[in-house]
Amino acid sequence: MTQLPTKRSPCAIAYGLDILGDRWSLLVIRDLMFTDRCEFGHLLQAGEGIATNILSQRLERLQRAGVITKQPHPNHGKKFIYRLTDQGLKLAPTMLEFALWCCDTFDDVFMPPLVYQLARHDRQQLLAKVAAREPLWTMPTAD
Amino acid sequence: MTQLPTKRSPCAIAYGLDILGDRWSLLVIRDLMFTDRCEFGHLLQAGEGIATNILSQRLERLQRAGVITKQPHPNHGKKFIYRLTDQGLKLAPTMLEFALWCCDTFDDVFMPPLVYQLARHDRQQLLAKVAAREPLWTMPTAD
DNA sequence: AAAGGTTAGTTGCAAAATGCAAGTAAAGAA
DNA sequence: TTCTTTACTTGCATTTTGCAACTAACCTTT
Repeated sequence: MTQLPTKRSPCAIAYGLDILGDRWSLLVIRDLMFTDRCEFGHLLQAGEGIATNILSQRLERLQRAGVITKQPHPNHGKKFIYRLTDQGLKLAPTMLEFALWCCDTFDDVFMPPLVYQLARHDRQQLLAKVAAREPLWTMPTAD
Repeated sequence: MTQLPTKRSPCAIAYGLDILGDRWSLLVIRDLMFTDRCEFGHLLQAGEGIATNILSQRLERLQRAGVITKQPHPNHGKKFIYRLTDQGLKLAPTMLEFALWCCDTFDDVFMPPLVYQLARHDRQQLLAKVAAREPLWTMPTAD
């Protein structure tokens, strides 16, 4: 269905943007990386209001790019579990730097204080937690 | 004209993506950050084929977001010079991490070897060069 | 000073991506 | 067996993008 894009230039960043350069993909990765959200429905309700067809498409593309995997839920036949691959986990430094930059740059934006503190003062520990797939915060649910 | 987006959520990353989350913005920032390209025409010919209207729009949005500035060219009445602001320069760690990740993740993508080596082995020096606005590579021109 | 080329855009329109709401098929629960 | 949940897909309106042509101001050349 969804194809990986063909390269518009040899530039690494340009190709990365063809995979991740949109308003939603990094939010999906944020959830998979820092929270315990890992099912379709959880990702849907992460608070920003992504549409089901877009989420579906993004998950597919990230999968094809080798950033996430999709596995059947162990005890629920219709559900799937989405997880970052090892490559996907390696996006942690990028995500961290970007989140910090956004926090420092824009007014009235939020980042969980614990994550902010760790990112600023003990980055190694934060990266270790991500690598260990330890959720660092729970997103507010849109009940 | 172009407005900054209203927040879809309090999340710092989500808001950052509303500014930078597309296929072109980070390429403009790449050029301003790592090369000596700083005029409209230079950015146009950076190799990926951005359209003039899109470039125009992106420059406008980045400006409004405080990431870049637009100044009249000192000795050429029609030209302008685009530069990263201090906030814009602070995107360097994010750009670096992202570029490295792309290089390590995708096949057949390119990053200037000098930049790759520095990024891997002497990040401080690389960041210092960026902060000093020292161009690190010249993009191939589409003659 | 006139003519022609550069430069940095804008405009109009077609194509693609996105957003929204409704529909669906399979599984699980009652 | 019926109802609910879950993970989508589909259809359609809206928005964004991409392409090509156009323009206005400045610069260069003669």
